[in-house]
Amino acid sequence: MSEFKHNIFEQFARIGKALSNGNRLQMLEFLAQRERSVEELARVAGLSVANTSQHLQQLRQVGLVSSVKRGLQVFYRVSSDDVVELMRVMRCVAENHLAEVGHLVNTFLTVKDELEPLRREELMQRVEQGLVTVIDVRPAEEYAAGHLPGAVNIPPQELEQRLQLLDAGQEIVAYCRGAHCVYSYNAVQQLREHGFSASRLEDGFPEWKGAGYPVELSA
Amino acid sequence: MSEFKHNIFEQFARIGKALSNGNRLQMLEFLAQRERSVEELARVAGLSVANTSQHLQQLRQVGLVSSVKRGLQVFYRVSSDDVVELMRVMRCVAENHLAEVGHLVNTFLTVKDELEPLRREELMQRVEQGLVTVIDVRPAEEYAAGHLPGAVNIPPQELEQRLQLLDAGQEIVAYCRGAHCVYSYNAVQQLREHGFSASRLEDGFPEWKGAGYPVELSA
DNA sequence: ATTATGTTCAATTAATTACTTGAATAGTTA
DNA sequence: TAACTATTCAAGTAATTAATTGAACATAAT
Repeated sequence: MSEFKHNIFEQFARIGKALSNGNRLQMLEFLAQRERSVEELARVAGLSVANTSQHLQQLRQVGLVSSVKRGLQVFYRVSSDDVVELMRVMRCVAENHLAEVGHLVNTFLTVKDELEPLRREELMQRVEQGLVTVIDVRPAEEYAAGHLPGAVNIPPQELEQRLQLLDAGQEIVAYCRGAHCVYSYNAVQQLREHGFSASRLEDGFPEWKGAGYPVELSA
Repeated sequence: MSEFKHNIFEQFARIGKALSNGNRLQMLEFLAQRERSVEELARVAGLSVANTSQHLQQLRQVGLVSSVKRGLQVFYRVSSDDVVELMRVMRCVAENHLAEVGHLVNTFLTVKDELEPLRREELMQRVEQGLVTVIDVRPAEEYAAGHLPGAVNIPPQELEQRLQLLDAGQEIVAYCRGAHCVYSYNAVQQLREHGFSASRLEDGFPEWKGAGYPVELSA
């Protein structure tokens, strides 16, 4: 095998290596929502700070994340939209080819009377026509860092008490961090149990943004 | 972290693990051209048969390849187009974020007077209008297993002697195994040195097929 | 200057990975 | 049946990886 060929595949493999650890993938999903300091990321990911730092350096070495130092803290973010796209395609392949993923989804993410999730393009149209109420069921700080145009932020634990404020006549679409984030599944189930017409967006905010759809920031 | 969340990222990581080795990625590229027996794959990849077999089993365990036994031999192939798409996106991310890839490309794949490669859609149109001669510079067996409609097969070592048979008045587009396959780069350079107007397709046959464009089989 | 904070580095350990070697298995041919 | 072929399995080795621990470093606050 030629020198070039050997080397180029070794380079591609570096990207694979970076994606070969569950904790790193989870970190990437958190970072795709908004930038985080090492400490914050360690907390949400449930890892030690040193371990988190080392994972982040691996991700940075292959360019999947970038970092900025502000004061005492170092903030990390995904370095571009194609990282989100890579994760999305990987998810897709995993869903199509790993029986275990289907099993996990069926066990933990069941929504009564299965309804197809809404595709991005479809949601965009309905939003423009004012036909839907879009709710963002992520934590407030993630919503603040960017969300779908006109989406209302209702973190999971607040949904119950805010049900009566929702327009019962209009269809509700929920989204969260990504295609396999439990929040939106739970929200849809809860809404349906209360008689709302609710469904999920096919994936989350990072994919929406990455696909070039408009994004809104909190003031 | 919830049980589900932990497990689902571990599953996604299995796909990353499968893609974390240069030899496996090379094997996937070979398999994306056409199915191969273990022995043949071992030969083209320059690995021992036992080692190749083990790599193939890893790929099969996560569903990236599938196998069929015919007689004494076991034939492997990529299990679906989304595997090709995953490789394509990974390549893309590597090219955008790893300086080493750019360096390798510049060192080994330089084509005099850099010309933008042709995008698939563009080539499709020109083919339909009969404006281009498309040449497939892969080995004959790969061409036989599927190629672009109307493409002529000219393996690298035959190009020199078949130059005069090409229409000097028409633009020539070369393609091979993928975006970083040396064959098409070399072919374009060689053609240009002989006064032809030549360029490369942006990537190779697997990506063309995977994107749903028409494919031709040898009789 | 001294102290406190957030991050990274360095050393260690246990687990995993790539590869080799030789044996075992399944299917084919003589 | 026996010999042959292609593939897989099993055992062993060297290298790599994830995670822990505690020290080191940089920056900010006192």
